[in-house]
Amino acid sequence: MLPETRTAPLTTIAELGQHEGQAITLRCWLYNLRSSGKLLFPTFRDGTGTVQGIVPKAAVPEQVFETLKSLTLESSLTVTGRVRADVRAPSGFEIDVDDVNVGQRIPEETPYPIQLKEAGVDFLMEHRHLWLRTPRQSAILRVRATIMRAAAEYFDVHGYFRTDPPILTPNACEGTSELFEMDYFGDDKAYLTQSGQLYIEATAMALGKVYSFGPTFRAEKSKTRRHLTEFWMIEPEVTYMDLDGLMDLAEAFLTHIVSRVLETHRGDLKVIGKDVAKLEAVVAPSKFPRLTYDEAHAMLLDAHERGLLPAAHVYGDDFGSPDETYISSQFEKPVMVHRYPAAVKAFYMQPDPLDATKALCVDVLAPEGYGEIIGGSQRVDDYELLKSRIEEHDLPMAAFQWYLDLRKYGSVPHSGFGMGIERCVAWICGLEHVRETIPFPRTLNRIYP
RNA sequence: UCCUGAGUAGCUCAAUGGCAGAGCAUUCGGCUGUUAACCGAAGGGUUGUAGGUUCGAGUCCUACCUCAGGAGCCA
Repeated sequence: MLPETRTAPLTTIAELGQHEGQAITLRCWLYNLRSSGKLLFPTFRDGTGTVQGIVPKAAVPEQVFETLKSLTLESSLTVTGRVRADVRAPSGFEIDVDDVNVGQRIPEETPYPIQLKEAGVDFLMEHRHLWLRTPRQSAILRVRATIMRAAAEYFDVHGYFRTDPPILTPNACEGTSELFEMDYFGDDKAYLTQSGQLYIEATAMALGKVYSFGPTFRAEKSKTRRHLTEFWMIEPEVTYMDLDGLMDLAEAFLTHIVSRVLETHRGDLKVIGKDVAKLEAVVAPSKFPRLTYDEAHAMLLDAHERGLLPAAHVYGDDFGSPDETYISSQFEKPVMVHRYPAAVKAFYMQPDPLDATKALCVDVLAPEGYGEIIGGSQRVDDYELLKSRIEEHDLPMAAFQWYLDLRKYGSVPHSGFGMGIERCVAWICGLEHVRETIPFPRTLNRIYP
């Protein structure tokens, strides 16, 4: 079945350091090929990294040299050779190639479309299925995988039960966002979920501490570097937790994720071009800054007076993107802004007992202008208040009967938040655009490939 | 939905209203330490689409299409 006849132990490029001086086998692709007369410098990639091989014409059989010399980029092959440390190599190691076995050779007539040189966004997105193979994109996906694992891991080890809400829903969860609508057996409409929050409030009442982790859909025609129409969200929901407890949770949660990334992805972060010091500052032993909405508002007014913001923030309004960018740029750590005016927030948020015009909510703004990565709140737990909120927001009461039931039968204070995975990945990796944070991004103008 | 910008070779981009060009990629040749290698040569075009102005349009005008950046909204 497999084409090669192995003569040396199989390993990966990431683990070459454990095989210095030894003969090894790599299953890989030809990433690049340079030559200097009777010397070939093929670069191999295998999904864990890249490494350069050296092939002197005099050191290998004629057939091996000629095969590699005329091999096309991204052709698949198996390489046997010896690992040698070399200061000239970016990764510290090179392969003295002994033999190669080509799996599939790409014909010259249909060369691999993605070049090592620069390419435009449209072209790369059109070839996303191949773009993923480049070192930078591969590194991002590896970091994403760790972020997702660390996020779930945090809740798993702290006694949370994963309870996944439905993806097909009968109505808008929050009554605000544009939803993707679909026919549901003729008589009914179904909508793709924009949040599992309302459902996990129910599972929290059953299990205490729960979380959900899955895809989320927004049909808003947002066209910015921060938006996808399909993205992944992880949402904890906890009974008997107030807003302060929720902020503590968000802080511990984010610190865990960043710590895990720093543990195992320093090489990837270097490939991506992220300044690791900025992540180390996040996990340094001090608290995340916490600002009330009023304090953040004052900060924005001051910035406007000093000419740092073009528009003066209007008290009572939500913060715009430039506002969030400014606030977050003032801190090295994620900043938590809490107690927004209730009027600009969702109907289910508990009013602040000290000021009923404010909601017990928190937005966590990532550093470096990445904007809101977490939004959460303490939920309304009083039946009558929630009912009147639903009426005030012109939401269909019938659709929310089950949600009201949660306040009818043994209601307790509870809180939760949602974190968008892609914005978190964009922040941790230092990316310009969330479209690079997910294997196949869905955006306003793109659903291919 | 609104504002702004861009569509020219497979890719990245040039081209006063006057012969359609370069680099990379591909092919051929050269080079024993290259790092997006380099040097020489060849092939490669319905200039997004449809109209219009002009002796002449890649270039000017109109409409449309596609994409990008931003706003609003959001994670």
